[in-house]
Amino acid sequence: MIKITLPDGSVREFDSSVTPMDVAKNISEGFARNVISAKFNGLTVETSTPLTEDGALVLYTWKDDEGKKAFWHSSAHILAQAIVELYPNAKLWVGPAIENGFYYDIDMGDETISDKDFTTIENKMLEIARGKHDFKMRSATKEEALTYYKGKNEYKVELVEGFEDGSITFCDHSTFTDLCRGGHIPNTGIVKAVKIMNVAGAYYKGDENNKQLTRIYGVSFPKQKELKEHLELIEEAKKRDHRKLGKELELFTFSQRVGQGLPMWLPKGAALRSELENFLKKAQKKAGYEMVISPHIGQKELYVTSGHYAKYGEDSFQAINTPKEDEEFLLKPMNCPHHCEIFNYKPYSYKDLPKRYAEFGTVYRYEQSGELHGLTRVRGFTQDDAHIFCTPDQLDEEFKNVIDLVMYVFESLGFDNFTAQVSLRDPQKPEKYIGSNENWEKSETAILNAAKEKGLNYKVEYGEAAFYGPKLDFMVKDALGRSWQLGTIQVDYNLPERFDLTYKGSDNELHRPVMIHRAPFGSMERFIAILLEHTGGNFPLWLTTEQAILLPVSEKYENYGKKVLTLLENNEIRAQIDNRNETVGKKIREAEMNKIPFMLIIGEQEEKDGTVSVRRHGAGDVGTLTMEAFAELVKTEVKNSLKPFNV
RNA sequence: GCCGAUGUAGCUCAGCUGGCUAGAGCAGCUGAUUUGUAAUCAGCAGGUCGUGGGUUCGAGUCCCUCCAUCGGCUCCA
Repeated sequence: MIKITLPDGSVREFDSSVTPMDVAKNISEGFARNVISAKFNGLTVETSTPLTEDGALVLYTWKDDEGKKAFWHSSAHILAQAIVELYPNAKLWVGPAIENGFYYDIDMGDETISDKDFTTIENKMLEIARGKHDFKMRSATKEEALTYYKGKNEYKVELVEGFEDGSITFCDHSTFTDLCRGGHIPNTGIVKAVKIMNVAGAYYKGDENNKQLTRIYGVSFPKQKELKEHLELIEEAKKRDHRKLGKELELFTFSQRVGQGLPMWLPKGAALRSELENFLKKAQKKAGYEMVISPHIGQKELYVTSGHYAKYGEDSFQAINTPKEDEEFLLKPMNCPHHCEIFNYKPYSYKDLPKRYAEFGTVYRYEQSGELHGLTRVRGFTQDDAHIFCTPDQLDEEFKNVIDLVMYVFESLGFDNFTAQVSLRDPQKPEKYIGSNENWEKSETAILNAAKEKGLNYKVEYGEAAFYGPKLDFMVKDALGRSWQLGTIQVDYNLPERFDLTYKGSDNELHRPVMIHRAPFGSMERFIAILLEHTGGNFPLWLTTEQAILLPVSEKYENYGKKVLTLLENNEIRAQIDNRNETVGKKIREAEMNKIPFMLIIGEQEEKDGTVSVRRHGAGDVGTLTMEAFAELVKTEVKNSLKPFNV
């Protein structure tokens, strides 16, 4: 007899070699029908794996993340079988479950797969699924595995060679066999709906020097209806795409003539951007920052000194021509070296520190063409940059203050769904980084301590640090669930050394300051892009550039409109008037599509009473108010939605 | 940069397997209408079909080059 402990704490006794599915059936037949995967003592097992000892068992259904993982991992097997049957020369690499589905990386040999082939693949997969083939795990020796793949699939051979003998397992279903760790649904029949989403190239082992394999992305569901809903959700998300909204709301544009990845801000977008800048400037002033301005180019030597040239010289806009042949300039790819030189303009004492230099600095980077993406990845962008130069014992305090500022920015704009990521060195690749181990350790400790003390819920990622120091990054997802880095805070002991930055200490000796790089938005471009996707273009009232629009019923009320407009302007409410010779219905429709929060209809009655008829975006008619009462309403709402930054 | 796809008026799209002067709605312009909570009516104008080349009697449609865009990979100071 063995004792199986369930998640609710209850313990049930079974004969030895009971399977998770037996336990599920013991709980209830109905529940068992939904169980698709299991974990025993923390390890993923098949629902058919005999349990031979006491332990804790968790059973998963489609509703659990673990259940979905098993479902999609199993679907990847079905995809692989379909591919091998349709393309006998295809060589499989690996096929994991991902956040929304699964993929399989395959060397297709001379064949290519394009979206025209998707239906054929889907039908093949469904045919396999309908066969209700059981997924069966089996152990194999290293030699057996090698014999199986040798001469047939060099990728799997390499994979097997990396494994320890005794730990190798295969999974069989139908006529198909794949090397696999396990974690499947009971049989293929549970998969009722599949969709191949797209194909892409993916470098073998993620290294661009290797051959590019074909990656086929798919998603599958236990019900056709769920697939339909999933696809509808994606369609909905596409409506919030910042590129679409940016065009519709006339915020920004690109031009082939100007060049790839070089956004141009239209009047409405520029107004929005400067509102955001003012918001941050206000908070930064309170936090003791001083604004500086630096030029858009710098001599090559500047970046050689900083170390950026060696690392990113090739990815910069280089060789700005001058009449002199031996002069070489770079278009500024970052602001730090300039700010170091600003710090260097006069000797400082420890009493002057910290110095906090802030700049909305526009920088240019030659990003790979395939990497460009709307406003989130561009070649010219403006960082809300600042560099804090402080003494080593001020570092912790300063770092924590920056976290407060970033949190204030995120809160004010409604980004409550961010991920904090501590980005550290890749211990395997020390050649990627500059500076002494000692300084790196100091920096990494400082960041981890600050993050802990501030109670941030963070995860640690190795290999994500900048080449000069570790970072605390704030990641936010776009409409389609892709993660983007917005805010970033970085500790740097290296640039102060390279630029020989010093201050006079209380001991009358020269000391090296520590530098914090930080950008709460990250860049204006990316921040506004993600903000657009999160709000769907409905910006917070305090931020939106047109808070209200006056819609006179006819031209007769133009004068009254001007009177209302003046009152609103005096109350610092941003409003416009639509005096066109159009019907009210049409003016309302356009104002709604432009996502203007308040529409104020004025006609005979309003003029007589000194009122405005208020319509709220998305909510319809909300009644009539005196113009003063309306101004008060807006002011109160702005005040409530934007709290001041308290240092 | 690499893999795959796309590119028709300012915008959203139609144009079947190559065949008359390339269509529609919205936006624009002109005129009428002076309007009460998501599109007033009529008329007009607007495109060397992303670029350059090729195949063909004939190319928006087929092939190649380049450019741009989209989905991934790699990269992201």
